[in-house]
Amino acid sequence: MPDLTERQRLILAFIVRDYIETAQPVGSMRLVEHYKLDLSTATIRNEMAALTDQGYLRQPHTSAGRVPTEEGYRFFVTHVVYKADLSAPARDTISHQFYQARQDVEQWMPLAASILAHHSRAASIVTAPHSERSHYKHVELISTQGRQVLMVLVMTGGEVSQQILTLAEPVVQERLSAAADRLNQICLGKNTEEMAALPARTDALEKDILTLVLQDMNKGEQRLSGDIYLDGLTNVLSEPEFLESDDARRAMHLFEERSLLQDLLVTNSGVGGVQVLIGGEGKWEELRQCSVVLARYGIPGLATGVLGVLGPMRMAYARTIPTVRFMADLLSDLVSETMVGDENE
Amino acid sequence: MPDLTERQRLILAFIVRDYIETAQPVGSMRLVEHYKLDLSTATIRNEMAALTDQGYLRQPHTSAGRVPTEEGYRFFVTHVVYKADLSAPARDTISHQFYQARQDVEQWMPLAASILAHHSRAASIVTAPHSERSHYKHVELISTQGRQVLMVLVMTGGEVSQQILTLAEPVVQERLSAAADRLNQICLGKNTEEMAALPARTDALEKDILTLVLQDMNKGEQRLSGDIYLDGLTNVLSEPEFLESDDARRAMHLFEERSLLQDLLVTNSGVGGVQVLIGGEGKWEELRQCSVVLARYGIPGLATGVLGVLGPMRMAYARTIPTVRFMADLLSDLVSETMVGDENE
DNA sequence: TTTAGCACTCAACGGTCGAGAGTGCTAAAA
DNA sequence: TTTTAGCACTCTCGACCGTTGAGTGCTAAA
Repeated sequence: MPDLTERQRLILAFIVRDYIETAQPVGSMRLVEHYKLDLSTATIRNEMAALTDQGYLRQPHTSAGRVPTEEGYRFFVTHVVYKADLSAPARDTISHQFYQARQDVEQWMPLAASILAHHSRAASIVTAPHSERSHYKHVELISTQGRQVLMVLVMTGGEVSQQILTLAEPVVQERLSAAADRLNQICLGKNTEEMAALPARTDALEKDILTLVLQDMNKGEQRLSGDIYLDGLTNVLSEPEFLESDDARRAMHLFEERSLLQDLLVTNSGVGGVQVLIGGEGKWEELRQCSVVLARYGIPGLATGVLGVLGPMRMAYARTIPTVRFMADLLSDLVSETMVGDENE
Repeated sequence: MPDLTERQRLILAFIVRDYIETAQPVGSMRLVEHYKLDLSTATIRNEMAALTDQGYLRQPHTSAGRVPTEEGYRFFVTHVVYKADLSAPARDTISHQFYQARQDVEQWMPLAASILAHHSRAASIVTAPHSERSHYKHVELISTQGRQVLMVLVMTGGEVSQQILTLAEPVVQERLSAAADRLNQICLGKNTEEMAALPARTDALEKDILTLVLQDMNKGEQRLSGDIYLDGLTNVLSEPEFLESDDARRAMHLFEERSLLQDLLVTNSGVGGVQVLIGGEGKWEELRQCSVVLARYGIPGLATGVLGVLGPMRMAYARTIPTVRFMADLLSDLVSETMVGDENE
């Protein structure tokens, strides 16, 4: 495929860059003037014709300039901007913003989404880190009304889940606390398998609660990802390509239909690499006009999450890809700092 | 203001209804045919002229039908649909959907948002119930790495908050657990004032943690509302009035800028009533084309939240208002069931 | 291999025109 | 006094131009 001459690559890169910036088809004239090429427009036209033949460019209509095809964007991403690093000032800004909220665990994910959205000027997606294997830390039982009990379950690593239990008969707070205490002693640090292997409890209340705890932990493990945080949806809506068509609406729909979003996120495999989906890659009809930049972060096997950016195909890859990579590293560090305790239990 | 004849009220109601349904200006002809009025088009025209003079209707242009003004919608809302009840089947559907997820506390708010969005076919907003006064239930300290400690704080009522603490020096898990145990004994059921009045702890670690717990509880009390859940944003985007203009984008922006959303939500005062903001009521520039139906739910003084719907001014009030009212009652019940335990502590 | 020159194509813009919808007014009918 | 038929009037909307200008592809010369 890279049967492109050096000059063709250069021209292609210029065209993609210019189109990303202006959203206007770029013509031979503009290219020569703007990028000070030492060639005539006619020569450029010949090269552009060649690039069009090879599928990297297309013309919206006969007398218009050229626009990159998906293939064109793909070339740009893989050969031009993929390995670029984020600029030092940008790195500092992001680190700083993040450092501010270091304490406040509940703000990590929304903040990550917000930063991503702002720096990429597109919509962002972040899933909370999710472990395939949870270890019991603590359960709290809070009597509310009659047979209703609120259960708060904390895992090592700090995930918290809440549930309402309905018991067979009313139980006073004292008995609940006592039952919770005993379970906390027995189960501390155990995973679901180890807990399932525990000898059955003699006390009926404890037995019931243990069953429910196990159920809850299993449900958590079976989910594919943590909670999903979104931000910057309006950034996408204001892009010119979405002004008239309803493609934006369809892309937004993907965001609201969490099950679809799940699908999209699980395609992204290993920690470390940044994956770029251009125009839905044939698989995602709703994303025909969009591109998605995704990365997985965290510690494989222990706890990972996904973060990424969704924008028009004409998105600023040169800024977005390094930002996504940097944010993934940042969150990976955060996860490893928070999770290390797990192994020592 | 209601210097309107019975017939004028009827005609106004028909026009609002028709316009809500079709999004087309409604003319005298259509009115007579569609609603089988025993009058000629000329009579209707006279009445419509009167309604226009009084500010309830307007004409997009000379040769078009009439469209309700904000005043027109307001009349419709207060005099026609305000006290309407939700149909029994709709009530059953919603109750049923809610019952399915009764156990899963974390699903309550997203589910409420989703149900609201679906039934009103517009965008929904739900805030988690929020107490002005939190009572301590339990703290959990989880050592992670070096001087970093993850604190999980549970209030009676089941609110959970997480924070990362950085201690002056590394502390082993055993000491952390012991400190947490002691604090749990001392603070159980106390509110911030009572905890602040406690004699200072001799142990430095316990003292530090108590300070941080208090900080966290205060921060929680000072917030104006709980977490905000949104759904159905695409419903609004697909309304015809937003096809071309960028008013939709501006309304969406309000949704993303949480601080603006807060402003909007706190205007809503007491539990029980449904409040309808039409066209931003002069206060909300971004909502000039939109209407918002809001209600506060919960137990005043103990824990309340807000839920509502945002849609085009042309929204289906007749369905939306009863739905919002019903959902508010439903969530109020839920809160009172979960929170009753508080008073007994 | 590059470039100047030129004919060609096509979207975009602006103006005109007729059709149709819906009105307001007037004068007659109830 | 209220309702209605009749009619002239206004304004949007879509269709149908011709013009303009950007940008091309091709050809033949440098």
